[in-house]
Amino acid sequence: MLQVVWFKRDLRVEDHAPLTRAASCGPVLPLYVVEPELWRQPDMSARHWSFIVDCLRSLDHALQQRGQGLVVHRGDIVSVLGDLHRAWGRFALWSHQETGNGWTFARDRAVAAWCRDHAVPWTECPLHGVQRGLTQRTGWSRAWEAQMAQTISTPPAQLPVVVATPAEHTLDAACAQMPPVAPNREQRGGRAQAEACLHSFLETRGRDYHSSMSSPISAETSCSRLSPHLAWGALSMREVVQATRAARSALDPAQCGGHRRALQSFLGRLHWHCHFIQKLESEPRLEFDNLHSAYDDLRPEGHNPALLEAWQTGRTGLPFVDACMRYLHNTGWLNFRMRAMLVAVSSYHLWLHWRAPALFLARQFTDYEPGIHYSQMQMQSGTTGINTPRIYNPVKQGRDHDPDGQFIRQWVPELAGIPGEAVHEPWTLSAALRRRHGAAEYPDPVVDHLTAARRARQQIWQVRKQAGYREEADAIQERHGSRRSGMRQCGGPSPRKRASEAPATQQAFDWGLES
DNA sequence: AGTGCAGTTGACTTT
DNA sequence: TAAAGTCAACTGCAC
Repeated sequence: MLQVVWFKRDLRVEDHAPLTRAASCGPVLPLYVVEPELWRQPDMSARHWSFIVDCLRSLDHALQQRGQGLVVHRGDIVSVLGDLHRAWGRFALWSHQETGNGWTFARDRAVAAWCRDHAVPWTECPLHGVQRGLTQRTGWSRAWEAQMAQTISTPPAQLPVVVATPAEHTLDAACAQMPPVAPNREQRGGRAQAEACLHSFLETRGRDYHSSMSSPISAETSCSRLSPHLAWGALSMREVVQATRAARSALDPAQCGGHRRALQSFLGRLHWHCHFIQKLESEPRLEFDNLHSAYDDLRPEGHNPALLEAWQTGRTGLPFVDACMRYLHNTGWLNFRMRAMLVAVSSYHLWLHWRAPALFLARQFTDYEPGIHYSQMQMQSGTTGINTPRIYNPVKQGRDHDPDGQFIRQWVPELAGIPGEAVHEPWTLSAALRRRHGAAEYPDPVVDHLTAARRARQQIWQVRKQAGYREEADAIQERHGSRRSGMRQCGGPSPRKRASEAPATQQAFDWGLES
């Protein structure tokens, strides 16, 4: 029987359990489907497609080398499956489980229904360390560990030729029908790029990971930059975890202690990556609804389009915020801390509901991963009920992470002529002085950030005092909180810790963040 | 040399 | 990987 392997966000042949298992059952038809309806969703953009095309070319090449190239269809997946069924008769379907947006969730249920109706067995293999059908969080880390420790599955060396790909089902044909992609400074996709990225990070770039990840200047090279490769599956999480552990243990603790700690800290983040995707897997509504209902009437959706526009276009008048936003426009990437700051500004200072900013950022991030994205949007907006609201001061962040203002001057050219400290707060200069420095075109701040932060803080803490708030928050903690932090909350006030007893690693710190 | 004091630092609390 | 506020200990300096 024909084995159809449906590639989605797992665009590789290495450590691809569905491909390996399917190949052991019969002749394989590797399938990718360009779904026009998916590309009409408000969280998808040409930036993603551009990266996916790189991945698909690389995947097609790897498959062709094995004998059977990728077959690309365009259309609704259920119709495509129907066409295949008519052409080939009954087949088996293989894929990875997908923790995607609401649209892909509904589409996968339609696929499951079609498979039932046509007696087509559909095997979905777990992706990353995410667990489907999870009923409780206890033991999650142990299960994640077991997933990561599994042997990496070897791709089949040969795939028997099933079909000479007809011209209308080649990758080039699919590309011709999708919008052209403007070249920019984005990362490129594909297996070779992914592997090079992984090795350069483990060997050299990640040496100062811990100290360099916070500033957008150093983060560009010191962060792993693996996120888009993981998001679209050019690398598996297991491959990255195992390679990192191997690289770490190859380092001499006496000579390379700092480097070892950096890689340990990175491993913590890989664990954390899956932890967040798990939240969306377990509770898909968090793409749309506040996790804690007490925040439902706080920030009406759709109000204040002018502020949304200023934030999206990098014209808030807050220099460091605008620099980060424009950098993101250009590169499709931003380090974690600056993403958090952008969201904090939209949610607290501009008091915008997180939905519209979430869709905008999803389109901007090459590495858009729905589970991480929506969990983070809610966390940084203070709507989860289980995280202390973190209201970033955009000027303080600029001073801390761009002390000389070089990042601001590079990405906000209107401010390039402003000397010294004033670049962080150009509104403190007179209009005449700003004009003399060539900054006449740069907008005044859309809000007074200190006043806005104070107001937001009051409103958020007001909500937290409401009757019944704590009960709902506890229930959310039970469903989604990491057990490590949950234990601490349940155990009553923790004994005061001295600095020397504080968590020694970034990993421990990260987990604390999720409490 | 000890005292007073303004300013700084750091740990901790509150929002 | 929040920020602001509080408080106590500390520091440097003038007298």
